[in-house]
Amino acid sequence: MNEKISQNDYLLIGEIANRSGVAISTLHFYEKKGFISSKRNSKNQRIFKRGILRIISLIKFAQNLGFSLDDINKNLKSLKSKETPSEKEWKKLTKNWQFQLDLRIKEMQKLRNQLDRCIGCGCMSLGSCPLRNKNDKLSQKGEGPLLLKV
Amino acid sequence: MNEKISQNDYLLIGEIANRSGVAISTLHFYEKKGFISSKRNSKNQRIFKRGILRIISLIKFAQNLGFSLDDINKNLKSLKSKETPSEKEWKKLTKNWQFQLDLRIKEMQKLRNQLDRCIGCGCMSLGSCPLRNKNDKLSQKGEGPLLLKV
DNA sequence: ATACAACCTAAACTTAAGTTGAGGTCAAGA
DNA sequence: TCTTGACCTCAACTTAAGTTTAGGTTGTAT
Repeated sequence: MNEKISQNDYLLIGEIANRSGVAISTLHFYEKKGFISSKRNSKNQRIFKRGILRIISLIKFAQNLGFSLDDINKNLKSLKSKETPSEKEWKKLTKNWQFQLDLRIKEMQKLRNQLDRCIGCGCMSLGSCPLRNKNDKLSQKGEGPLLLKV
Repeated sequence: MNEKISQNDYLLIGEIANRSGVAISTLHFYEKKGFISSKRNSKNQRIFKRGILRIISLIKFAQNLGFSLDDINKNLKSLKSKETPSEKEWKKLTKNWQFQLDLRIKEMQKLRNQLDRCIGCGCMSLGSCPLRNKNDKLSQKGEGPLLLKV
């Protein structure tokens, strides 16, 4: 129905939603927050460049890694300035993600090991049990809470 | 000041807060939610059994592992029935935590590996990039969102 | 002519895990 | 006596990441 516009490098929001699997209301929300942007056609409908699909993919992937939208947006800004991320910037981004993931995996393994040492001890008494040791708290990493899908 | 009561196996909320590092308002909140319980003294002040400190430790530790309070509460119910968790129950709990942690670590490593394979490819095109593959999404694990401190 | 689909807006609602604020009691100390 | 500290209650507020609702437009199909 709106094939002409769609073929013409621009996509309506319904198509973006279908192709990306992200709800229209979410796209509205992302736009309001400045994570994505659009122009309007003569009917005041949002029209998106095809490249927006890659941006949405990036957002969803980084969310799966546990990054907050605000974190993601900071990373995204450098990418969005160019139409297509340069290989250099893409590498920077993925390297950063890897680093964050590695950190998180290490923290998890640390907890895992503590749990191992503590099994059966039934301790958890304040101050003495390593599980309660402040230095072992993930919260000490100072990066604020992240929403992780598990 | 309230030393007599405190020495007497019961602690006032301020002491619990100090010893556990958990804010009084949070303890109120936990009580309202049924995660912990208390009696009252003649001044209508909450008095907590000393063992509550272990419960709070458990809650905070499990939160660090990424469990939601509701999840934790389910696990806690079996422990709270007894005054002191039996070794058997404690083992069950820690084994469960280990299992969950192992799962999460595996998922993270999977993402990490995907990132490795994708570095420099600049793909992320829908359908083709493994990062976008539905089967690889953590969200497919169907355990709902968890709040992780990182 | 009228229904229907696809879009639009603005505002309110949702959940989790608390925090903040306003107002009140009680006992001890200066 | 008056203040101060430690406690109490209840309600409203906070943040993140959306979702839901209610009402409005436009274009096509029957």
